[in-house]
This record gives sequence, structure tokens and C-alpha cells, in this order.
Amino acid sequence: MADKREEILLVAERLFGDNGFDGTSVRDIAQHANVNLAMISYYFGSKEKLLEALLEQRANYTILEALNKDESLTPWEKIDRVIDFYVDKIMSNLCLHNIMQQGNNSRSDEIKELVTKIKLRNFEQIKKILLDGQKKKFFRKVDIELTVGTVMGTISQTTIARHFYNSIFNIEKNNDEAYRKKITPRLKSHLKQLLRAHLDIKNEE
Amino acid sequence: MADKREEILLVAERLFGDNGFDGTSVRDIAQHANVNLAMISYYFGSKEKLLEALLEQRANYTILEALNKDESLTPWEKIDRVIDFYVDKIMSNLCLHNIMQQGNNSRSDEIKELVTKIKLRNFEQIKKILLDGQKKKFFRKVDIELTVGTVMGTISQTTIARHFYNSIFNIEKNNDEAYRKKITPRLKSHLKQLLRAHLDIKNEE
DNA sequence: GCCAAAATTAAACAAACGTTTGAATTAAAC
DNA sequence: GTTTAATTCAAACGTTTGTTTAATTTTGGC
Repeated sequence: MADKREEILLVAERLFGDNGFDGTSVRDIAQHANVNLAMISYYFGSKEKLLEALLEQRANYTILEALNKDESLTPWEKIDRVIDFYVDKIMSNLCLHNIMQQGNNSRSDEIKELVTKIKLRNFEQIKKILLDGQKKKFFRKVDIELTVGTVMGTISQTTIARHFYNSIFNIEKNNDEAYRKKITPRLKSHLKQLLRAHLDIKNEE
Repeated sequence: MADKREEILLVAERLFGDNGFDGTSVRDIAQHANVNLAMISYYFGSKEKLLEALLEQRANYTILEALNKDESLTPWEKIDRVIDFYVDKIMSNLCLHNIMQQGNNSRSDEIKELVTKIKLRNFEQIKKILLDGQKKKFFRKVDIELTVGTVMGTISQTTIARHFYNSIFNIEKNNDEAYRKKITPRLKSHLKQLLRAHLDIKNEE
């Protein structure tokens, strides 16, 4: 059955996201997926290959390439859409996002490079929007690389430091749905307000 | 000798930061610290207690409480100083910062709460500056919690996604010094420019 | 219904893990 | 110099780790 393979991926995503790669044993995964231990090696070859397969399969979920194709949108509209898209995707894939964050610290260079490659694709898209907005004199001169880092970093912060925000916002921990509901709209409007001021050519010094 | 204890902490900081808590064995630590394996249990009780000791010992390094005491500074000056202080501290403690990021995902609630507590202290300081600036009509109305998140997140991003920025900025990996030199001034001026626009009361809608 | 391929299983593997033990060594106190 | 406590050590402890094996069951084509 092919749905066992799928089940393994699904469970691995949750456990890797919650406990980290090293903090999750293949026995944990097998048990939660109701699958024999050996099936993981059988389908994926190894634990690390399982992580690679997971990242490769899910990578496309968080890619926003289509957006830049739409010529009718102004740079400001594109920025708003990027924020909506990006926040939604990450908020509905908290575990996967956690895995990608951890992937940066992986001891495996293959994983590190895979994660970097995925991030790079999104980075290039946002960068293109910023450059275009500058050319059209909507946006002022800013540090483009770090501006993208601010967007990614602000969003990441709400997942990395989730325990921290739970504490601030009085959200019971492990309640994914409550967290999403509370954070998503705030995050979107904060980022839009932030970038509107930061990028506006009227604020050029 | 008490310097063995210190050596263990020093090595643990580097290894936990590089490979994660689960990715570092007590044997790794003992070997790199030139210390017998049993000394770690002897001094700290357990591997987890070692991490707790590490966080507690280093926590004060990244606390910026003194700043708010200075009444002669305007809110704008305080913002600039916070940025300088925070960026410098994190950039010169990359490993420790990595550990704290990972700590958010620790399976130990004690660790999670310890990290949250440390972050909360800094959070409160920055929050105080923002509130004060709003009261004095320097700053406009913004989402304070997420504005702090933006500052922390932007800085964190440069350490979490370091492999990513290495790739963008063409820095050879594992060269901490080159990374610091390249990123620090850019990060400071980007954050100052960002917050100047974001907080300025002239941008009030 | 037979057969080869694919899927599934329990069991075993060696290696690595965190921790403990009890003896040996060093340091400090008197 | 003797005694007591603190330190250091090699060795072993029992688990848990990721992976493999070889036997068994299920599946799909003919």
C-alpha cells in the first residue's frame, strides 16, 4: 500500500517538527504511523533520506513563484499578497517550517543545502518585487537582503519562539488552532504596516 | 580544578550551538574538553542540567536592563542603543544564541521555560522603550509585541539562516569572524532605518 | 490457481547513548 | 604526617539508537 509511505511522511513531519530530527527516533515514527519499523528503511533507505524526501515533497507548498507573473499588480499590491501568502503557508505548516529552521543547523550538508535552496527560491521572488518597486519609484532605497530577512524573520519568530508568544498572548500551549487564529491576522497587518513605512519612497532620506 | 567545569561549559556551548542538544553526546563534550566522561555527571548531574547551567550562567550576558535607567536619552536614542547592544551581543555569542533558539523546541519544559524567561526580560525592556516613546509622541501606534518580534526575528534570521546568508553574501562557511564583520554593520543600519520609518509618528495613518 | 514481485513482519545486529560504580589519585585541613 | 574530603579515572551498566536480515504474507499478472 502506498498510503503507508504517505502516513510515514505525515507522522515524520509532525514529530520532526515537534521534537527535532535527533529528538525523534525511527521507532517513534513507526509506532505513531502504525507501521513496522523496517518499513522506513524499506521505503526511504534511512532516517536522513526520509527527511530529505519530506522536504522535497513539501517544498513546493511554500513557493510563491506564480505571484510575480501577474503584471497587473502594483508593487504595493504584490507586497501585500506576498505577506498574505507567506503568512498563511507558514501558519498552516507550522511543523514543516520548524523542520526547515532546524535544517539550517543539521549536521548533514545535504539537508542544509536543500533547505537553503528552497529558501533561496522564495528569496529571489521577493527580491524581484522589491527591485521592481524601486525601479518604478514606489519604494525607496533599502537593504534588500535584510529586508527580506526581516519579513522571514518576523514570521519565523512567531513559530520559533512560539512558547514565548503563548506566554505573552495567554494562549494555552499545544493549541495550534488558537495560536493560528490569534497570530495570523495580527502578523499580516503588522508586516503590511511595517513594510509600507519602510519601503515608502516618501521616507527617502 | 574549577577550570575543568568552566572548560566543559565552554565546549558544551560550542557543540550544542553547532550540532544541537540531541546532536551532541556527552562523550563529544568530554573529549573536546579533555575531561573524563564522568566529570560531566560529577559537576552537573546530567546532560540536561549542564544545558540549564549553561543558560543560567550566560543569560546575563544578553540582558539589557541597564539601558532603560538612563533618563537623559530620547526614545530614538534608546532604540539605536538597543539595536547596537543587541546585535553586538548576539553576534559575539552566535553559539549561545543558537542554543536559545533550539531551546524553544526542547522536549524539556524546564529548558523551554528558562529560555522564555530570559527572552521575556529583554522583551519587557524593549516594550518599555516603545511605550515611553508613544507616550512622548515620538512613536506612532504600532503592534508592540510584533515590533519586538521583528527586531528579534531579523537578528535571529542572520544566525538561524546563516548558511543561507553565507550563500547570498559569498562568505565561506564556518568563518565566524568574516560573517560577523560583514553582517554586523549592515544589520545595525538596516534595523535603525527600518524602525525609524516604522515608529515615526509622522507616518501615523 | 500458480508464480514472481512487492510488501510486511519479528528478530537480531552492532554501535552509541547517558549514567553509575568503585577504586585510585590529588588537595586541603589539622 | 595523618586524615578527610574532593577530584579523577577506567570500566561497566542497561537502554536506546538506526539499520539489516531472513522468513512470511500479500498482491497482481497470466
